[in-house]
Amino acid sequence: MFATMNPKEILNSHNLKRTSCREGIIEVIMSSDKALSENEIRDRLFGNYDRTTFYRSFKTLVESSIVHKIVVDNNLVKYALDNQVTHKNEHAHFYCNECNSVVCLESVTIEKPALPEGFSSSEIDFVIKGTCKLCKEKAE
Amino acid sequence: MFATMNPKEILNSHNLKRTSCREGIIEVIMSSDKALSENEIRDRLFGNYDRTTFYRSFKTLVESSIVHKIVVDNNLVKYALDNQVTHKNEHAHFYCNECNSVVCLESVTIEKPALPEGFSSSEIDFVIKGTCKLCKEKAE
DNA sequence: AAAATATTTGCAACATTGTTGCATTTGATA
DNA sequence: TATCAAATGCAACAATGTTGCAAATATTTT
Repeated sequence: MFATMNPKEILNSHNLKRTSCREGIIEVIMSSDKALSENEIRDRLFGNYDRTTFYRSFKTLVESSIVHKIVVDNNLVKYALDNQVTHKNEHAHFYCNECNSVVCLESVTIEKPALPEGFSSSEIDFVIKGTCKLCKEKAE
Repeated sequence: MFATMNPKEILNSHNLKRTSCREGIIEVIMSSDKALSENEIRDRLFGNYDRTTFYRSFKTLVESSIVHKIVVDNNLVKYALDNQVTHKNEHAHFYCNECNSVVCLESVTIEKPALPEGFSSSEIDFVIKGTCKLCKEKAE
């Protein structure tokens, strides 16, 4: 879906105004193979935006399912594009304790587990923490 | 392991000083069938403790694996007893969107997924969000 | 192309949470 | 009971979450 679209088109297709902040955020996230934190995105962005604007932009983009939020810890949140072409509906995320990077593990799909009687699920958050390939190689 | 121990014994067995704050926190968590937030624990506690003390107490208890921290969202953290009798090493957690409660799903064990070549995992965070049994029944 | 409108932005302000240093108090131990 | 190491409370500050509102901007209508 998003694979061939640019930020403008993505915003249009969700009936969102094409503001430079939103376009910039999408652009930066698209160009990264890793999930990025709010600060990482700000640093890579051209314009300078108010914290509030950022806050609300993310809220909007998450609500529209353009990006998804990955909560690694209560004080570490990263964002990745919700690319419905490459991303399975439910996929796992990997957090590297060494380099603090987060990647979507497209290959690790999540099967809805059997819940106790009477429970129903709408969303699954799956974060695997450990050491990534690069950091392991460095350690050798 | 903890099932038959009281807070004092738990602290002793971990070589931690038995302070009233720590004992209280463990007591409150033990007496609840749900995971509790810092505020929920404070409200159920007798003594009045400084926020800093609370903060450091939780840190200590988590580091000693007496309680475990469940990060539902970046602004919703709950704590549960790390009862090694009933808790499998890796189990899933359930967050109810309606009543905001969190329970450990002992029955839902997590199988270590096959990671991409070169990755290794040390911890898995698995939070299932949805509607719990009670809230579903209420809705009918 | 300009005006009307609806939305977004930036600012100020404040709440909540995370965190540290340090003096005082407390728990464990000799 | 005295000693010592550790925990607590306080002050202070950083980071993040959140709202209201006036000014700026994007989109729609004329």
